[in-house]
Amino acid sequence: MAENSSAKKLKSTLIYLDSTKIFKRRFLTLYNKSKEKGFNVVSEFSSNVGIIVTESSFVDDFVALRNIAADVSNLDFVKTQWLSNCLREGRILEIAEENRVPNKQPPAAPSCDPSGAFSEYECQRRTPLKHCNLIFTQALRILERDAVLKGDEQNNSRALAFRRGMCTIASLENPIKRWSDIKGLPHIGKHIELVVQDILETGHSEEAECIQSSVWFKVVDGVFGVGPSTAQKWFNAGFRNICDVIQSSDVQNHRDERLLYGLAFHADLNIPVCKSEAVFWEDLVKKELAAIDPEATVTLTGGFSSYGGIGTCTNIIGHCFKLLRTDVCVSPGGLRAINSNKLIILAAEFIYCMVISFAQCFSDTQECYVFINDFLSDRCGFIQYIGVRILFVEHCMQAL
DNA sequence: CGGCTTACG
DNA sequence: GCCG
DNA sequence: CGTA
Repeated sequence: MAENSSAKKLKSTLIYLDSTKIFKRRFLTLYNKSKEKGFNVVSEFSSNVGIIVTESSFVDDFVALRNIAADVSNLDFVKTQWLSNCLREGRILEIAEENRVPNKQPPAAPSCDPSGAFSEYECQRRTPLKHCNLIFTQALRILERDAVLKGDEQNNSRALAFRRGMCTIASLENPIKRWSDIKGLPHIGKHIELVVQDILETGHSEEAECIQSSVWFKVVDGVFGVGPSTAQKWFNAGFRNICDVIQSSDVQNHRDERLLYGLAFHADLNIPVCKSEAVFWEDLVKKELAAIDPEATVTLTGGFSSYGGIGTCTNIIGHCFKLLRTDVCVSPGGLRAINSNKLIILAAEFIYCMVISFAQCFSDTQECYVFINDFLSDRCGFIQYIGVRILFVEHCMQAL
């Protein structure tokens, strides 16, 4: 069979593992494991080589970088991902198209204009994490939130419009000094003009402050789990502040687990996650994943430091081959909760290695609560074995 | 004046 | 509320 | 119903 013979031919081909553009430790892992498996791998380039495994993004880059004069057009250029797959399977695999390294850099994709100009597509505008017009967007955020909480379709759409306007303003490179700076930009209309003019003249937005100081807004804003419906209920119930709500034994408030969480940790949740806090978790996740798979990648994402950070989570996304994907969501207050000997993690997809790490991290604490998703329930035995006390969310809330 | 995201729990 |  |  043709497939068999090509597989055999592949198996005997000399594989060159390119050491440039690759972390030393990762290179050694790949190289040594390949040797262990009996793969035909070398670390020096020669004319006998048939497959080149490289981290270079393009064949061009490889040739330029290694200053290789030989004709490489007949060689197979593949990503390290291919070698990883082979190691996982314990044999040399067919080279899939997706494993191949492209020859040349494709023509540059349209991207945002560094000058900050507005282009046809809004997804091409700048979206910096921090911007220099917080004073305006924060005021607009209050109008937006107010509209959301009012709830009806009309207000929902108004909220959308405010959101869009905020995005336009957030994309600006320079602080707004006069109205003409933003006049005519996308999603900047009459109402936003009013707000911006007000702030330019007086330093603050009368409308925003009016909303913010209203009893109804003070009660319902910034509570995780509260939307239009709950806001209306609370308003009708006559609550004056969040304490009233928390103290209330109203059964209504004890149904939705999100709301339970929002009330129990109201204070912590309204302090933004800062960069150092996010990095703390990132390092933890990195450490654990690296132990499982040196090829794992960990990416820190999410809203720490943006918009003043209110209500945003920090997401850490890990990829490795043993576990397809790991998401950890650190909610605001996570690290602070640790310091008070109570671990609080509102987790998305969550895996056992993480839990081990958290357990080590808190081995000196008496109580350690981890909130996890249902789908992990089958790991419950294991988690208890490593000494973390797990309470599922619904039970957690009763315990608090 | 009609339209404005969507998937998930 | 802003756009087409 | 509320979140992202």
